Amino acid sequence: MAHRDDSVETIQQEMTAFARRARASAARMHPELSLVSYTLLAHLDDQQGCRATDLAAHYLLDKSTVSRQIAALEKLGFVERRIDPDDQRVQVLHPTEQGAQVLANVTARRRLAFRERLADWNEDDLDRFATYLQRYNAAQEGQG
Amino acid sequence: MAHRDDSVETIQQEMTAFARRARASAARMHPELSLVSYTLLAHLDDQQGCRATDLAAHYLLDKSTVSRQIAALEKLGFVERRIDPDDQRVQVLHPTEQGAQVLANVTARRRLAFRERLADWNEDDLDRFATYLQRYNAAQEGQG
DNA sequence: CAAATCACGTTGTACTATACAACTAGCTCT
DNA sequence: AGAGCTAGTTGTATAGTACAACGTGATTTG
Repeated sequence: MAHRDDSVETIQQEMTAFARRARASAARMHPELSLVSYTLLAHLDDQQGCRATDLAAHYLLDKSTVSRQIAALEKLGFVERRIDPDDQRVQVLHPTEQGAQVLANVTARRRLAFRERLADWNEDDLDRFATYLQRYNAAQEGQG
Repeated sequence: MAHRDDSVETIQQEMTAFARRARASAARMHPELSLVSYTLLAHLDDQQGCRATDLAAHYLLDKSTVSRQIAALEKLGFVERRIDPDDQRVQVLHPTEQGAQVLANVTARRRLAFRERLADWNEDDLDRFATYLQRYNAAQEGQG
């Protein structure tokens, strides 16, 4: 059991260290799109549009937070709202042309950065690491 | 190369997803000590005391940020300052009794949470995951 | 040695992300 | 038609952060 606990301890420490740095480093890398804006916009792109409520549920954010984030993205011209004709309350959110463009740029740069960081990993290790992360995060869904 | 890129993409997505959630979930789990306060206090404990400047350098934070974090921790009675007799400018920071106690509590609860989340992983997987995270983070040191 | 420079930390100011509560407006169901 | 639910906004407050300006003590240098 000792070894097991050591591994858990390390995982805890490393995940914590990573989380601590992520936001600031994302901000430095992509001043034009914060980590949160990025993930929201990416989700819209990925889902082909969705509601603010869906974003809030998916990212465990308050609806007011999402409302303001979306307002900011709209002001930047990266997101547009389409009122659902069947329910006037609902705004279906979509990336604009420009939003999709910026998203693609940031995504490309992020991918490049990750690729560089992982350049000296062999394929098996990459594959396993990816699988572990998915497994770890999947277990978190729904409760942090 | 296709498979390789898929893995990199997944790693990027999963790390991003994790980072997005970490702060909020830490705050929910440990309202008495934020993720940042926790890591600063843990570093002091681990290093047997250090300077504000060292914390700033290590965590890539502005010195003003560290100054305020430490002021808050001091106000809570979790940290004390000891002026370096050889250099009056320098304050060597240490956890107090109470700070060490709170730190130990939070650490124990964090450890427990991680242990539960990873309960159904076998030892080899845990070990490899821990190693991968260390390797990944080590490559980041010094530049986000 | 005196002046310039550097290092450490604090304070003023501003901004972002966030939550919670109160609210408006639209939908649903009895 | 009225009660209650849902979607989203706005007011208010807080935490974390950066940058710039500053004070003070240490170091270097002309």
